[in-house]
Amino acid sequence: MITDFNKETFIKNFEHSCEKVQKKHFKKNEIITSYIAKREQFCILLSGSADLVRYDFNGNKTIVEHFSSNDIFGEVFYVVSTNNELFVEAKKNCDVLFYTYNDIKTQCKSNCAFHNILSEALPELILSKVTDLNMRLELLTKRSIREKLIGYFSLLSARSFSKTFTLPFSLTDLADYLSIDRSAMMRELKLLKDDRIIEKKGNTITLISH
Amino acid sequence: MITDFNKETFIKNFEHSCEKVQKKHFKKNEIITSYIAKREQFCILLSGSADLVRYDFNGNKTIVEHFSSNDIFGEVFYVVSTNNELFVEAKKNCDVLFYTYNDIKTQCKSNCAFHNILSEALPELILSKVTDLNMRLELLTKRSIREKLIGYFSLLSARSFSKTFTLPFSLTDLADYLSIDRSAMMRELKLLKDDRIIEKKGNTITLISH
DNA sequence: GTTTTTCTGTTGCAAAAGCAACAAAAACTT
DNA sequence: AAGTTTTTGTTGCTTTTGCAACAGAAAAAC
Repeated sequence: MITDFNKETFIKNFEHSCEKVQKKHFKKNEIITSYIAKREQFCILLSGSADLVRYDFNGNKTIVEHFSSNDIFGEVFYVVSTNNELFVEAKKNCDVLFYTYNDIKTQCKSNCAFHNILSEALPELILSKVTDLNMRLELLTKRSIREKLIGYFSLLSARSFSKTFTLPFSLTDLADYLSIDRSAMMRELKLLKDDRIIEKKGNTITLISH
Repeated sequence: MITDFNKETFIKNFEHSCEKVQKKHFKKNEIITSYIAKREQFCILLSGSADLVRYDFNGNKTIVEHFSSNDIFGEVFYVVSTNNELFVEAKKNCDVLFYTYNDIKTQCKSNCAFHNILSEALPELILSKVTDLNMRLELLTKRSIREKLIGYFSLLSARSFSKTFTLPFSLTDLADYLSIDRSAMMRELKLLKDDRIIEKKGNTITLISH
């Protein structure tokens, strides 16, 4: 990656350095924000976890993105062409920082450190979002449930530097994330176990190498 | 969109204003570049059309992105986590400008107009890429071939401000773009015609409103 | 202008995935 | 600690999708 910018350090140090920033708390299942073009909202999740979700007219839910601590989100990153509204739902209790995109571009009057650094880091932040999107895209272009599962598990395995890892959400949500039917996914998980490609204890998966 | 930056005008005016920029010509079916992390390549397609493609180990081809005049691409926008290499293939004869990402960030010595404007416009350029990716994601999360087709056709219809439009590539390529089997797609296209949801003459489609 | 290649259109059959429904387990509530 | 809700696991059946194969049309190459 091109970035030498450290999100965690930055957020901790500068979180309170600008008066334009708003910090809000959300309880589980509350809606943090919805994506509407022109709101130009830019958010950082300080703690908790949240999902960006969309419901189509058939009632199918899609988890577009899953956020955990220090992830950034906002409609700035998702200029919408769609009819279906997008929501960010708190999965656990969350603390969230809110800005608007214009604040970032035009700096604030006080010319604070927060805005200076953030505006400089913005291209990298957005690029890291592009990377995530591309990984997601790669999963979704896979042709079978089996390939999607293995692809996603490989990703989690690589990220955690371990053959064993825990899913960041429930199996029900995993199906919505991979855009597949839950029961069909459960069936495939069983086949993957039978074929000794994975081991599974609850939401903890181990990829078996051959 | 946030951008008041006009790609076309910019490219035409400043294309020759920096000596670091390289312009190359490619014939149909030639490989323009491959995506390898750390190359930090940044390209602008001046003329022609090209596809970003990936082949998985089963031989399935995926058209990850389709580029036409003035589109930008490069591995900067696709930081790879994958085993499968990605190629940009010329579909027609192409003219392409090449830079590296660092050149853009750090400016060139001569401090030319090209680099000044490009580095300033970079966040917008990247954001427009994010928008494209999100639209693609929305198509791929659709659960059936029919929904994918209708979704894609609606998009093309909106873009061309018309119920009638021509596909930017062949039906064979469309299947690879939507990650579906070609013959199954052809069958569904026929059903869409039978149900009077679309009309189709070759690669020209009309969405019928009800 | 003829040959070669690619693309379109179609079909029967096989495999995969979705749907619906339910019971058991686990996780939250109060 | 009991009751409620959510999640997991499973299955029979139906629908959708993929695969393979081929013929005709169109486009590209020579």
